[in-house]
Amino acid sequence: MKRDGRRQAIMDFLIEARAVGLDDLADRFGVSKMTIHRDLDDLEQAGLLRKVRGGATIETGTRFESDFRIRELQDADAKTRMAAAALDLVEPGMTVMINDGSMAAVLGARLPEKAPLTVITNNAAVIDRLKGLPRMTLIALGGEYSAKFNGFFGVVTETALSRLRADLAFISTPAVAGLQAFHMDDAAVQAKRAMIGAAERSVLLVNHRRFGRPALHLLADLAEFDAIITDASPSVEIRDAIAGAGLQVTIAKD
Amino acid sequence: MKRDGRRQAIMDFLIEARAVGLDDLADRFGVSKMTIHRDLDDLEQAGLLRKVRGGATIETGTRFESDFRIRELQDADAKTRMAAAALDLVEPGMTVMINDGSMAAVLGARLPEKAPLTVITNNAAVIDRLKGLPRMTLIALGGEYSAKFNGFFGVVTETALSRLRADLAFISTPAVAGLQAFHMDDAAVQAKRAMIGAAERSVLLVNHRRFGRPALHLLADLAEFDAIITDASPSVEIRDAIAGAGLQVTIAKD
DNA sequence: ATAATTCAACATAAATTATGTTATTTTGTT
DNA sequence: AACAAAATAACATAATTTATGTTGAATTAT
Repeated sequence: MKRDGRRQAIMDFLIEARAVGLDDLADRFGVSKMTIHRDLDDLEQAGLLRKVRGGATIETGTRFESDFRIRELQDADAKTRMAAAALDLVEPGMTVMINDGSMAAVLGARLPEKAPLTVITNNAAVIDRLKGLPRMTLIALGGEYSAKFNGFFGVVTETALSRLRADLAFISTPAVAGLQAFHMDDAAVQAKRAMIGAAERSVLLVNHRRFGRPALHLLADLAEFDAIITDASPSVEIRDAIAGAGLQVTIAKD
Repeated sequence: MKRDGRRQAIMDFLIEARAVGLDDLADRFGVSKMTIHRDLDDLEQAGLLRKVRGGATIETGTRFESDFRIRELQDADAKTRMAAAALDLVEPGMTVMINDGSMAAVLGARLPEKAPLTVITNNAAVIDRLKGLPRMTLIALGGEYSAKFNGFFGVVTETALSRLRADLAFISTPAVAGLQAFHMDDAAVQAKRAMIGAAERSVLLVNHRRFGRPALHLLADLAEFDAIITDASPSVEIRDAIAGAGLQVTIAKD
């Protein structure tokens, strides 16, 4: 196992256990304590954990999600599958909006397959990935940079969106409860809402584990979306509730 | 001499000579032809030159400047000095605007030295460099990405600027003729003008070789700027003309 | 047709990065 | 204050990556 794999594994473990001892990690991976020290230093530097005497912790705090760099590491496979399903809705020549988040970044990275395309986004990862590519028109939304979400937000973003139109908006959400989508950050909600308003059709992307979890701010009713994409079937009750409301959920398979 | 130095030297030579032979380069740098092949392949990939049988060429075309990646390589030393001079005008706590261009990118990279700072920019290189840095508030302007200028332009950019204010705007220009600054691209002119309008004070950055060269679009009268920074003294007539108009030019020295 | 050039594939060298070891400093506990 | 555990710094070595060179086959221009 190489360095990055080990660091990923440290994070995976930490996300579950919330705290871990340094000796324990050195043992588990069969490397010296010094190497673990360096791993933890770098991960702390990246804002992924907090070093404490003898080990490291990750504070989940009141929010059930923290930094975007942690989320990047989670459920990569689910994201890949959902991105593929989302991509099926994109046709060459369209104008598509992509919001913030690592799910959206995975999708953004594959958009060139459907070129020519106009892409409107406040997602820094997507901007980086798409800029300069042939046959792709990239419109960045601007706004104040948020390191937490690796995107741009605020009045600048919303004003820009008020003047733009798209065929399709891909909106990701970390929480769905009942027949509504939620988000923990108000600025992100504003941007997402503005995107929904500026797009002909909107598609919601949500990990199946995020069903049944509310968050602070209401993002939108599920009925506002023209399609909902997830990676696996949510629990029966939730499925029934959604089906009862006449909404269609696409489950992305391999 | 290492790889990057050699490639830089190839570009330097090519910018002068417009064409060069492969054997010639292999000789000059004392490396194999295969290495030169690889250099030229990569430089061509980056859009910096065109490979032809037996060597490479660079077409200057009708415009006196081509792609931003070429400009990046030119006059690095002058840019460093001008950036240092510009930095003297920045105080912690300010809100500063930085426009597109490689000169501005060099300045942008050094802005963290004056943190805390709010930076407003449409320059992709500056955005990349500054995002996520502590004590730096980064406001990206958004707009349509231009690979040619490595920045964001258009109505989105200008609308954003119409709602923002800054203490100081750094504007770079590739051409000054008489007592006016020019630019070859209209979209860039619009963005720069909007920045000047949104800033308390504006500073013009111009390479001394760019005096006496007009370009298609008028950017602004020199009198609109509160300071003009260049890297070396322009010719006597030009200096006299500027001094005669009561304008102050700062020459950035080592 | 042939001579030069390009390209692909592999081998080697150089540089970079990751890891381990040891010694020293810092921190927490008593 | 004294001690033990942990963290850090400095250096050495190992592993990996990147750059370069060599060879030979494929391509191109004349």
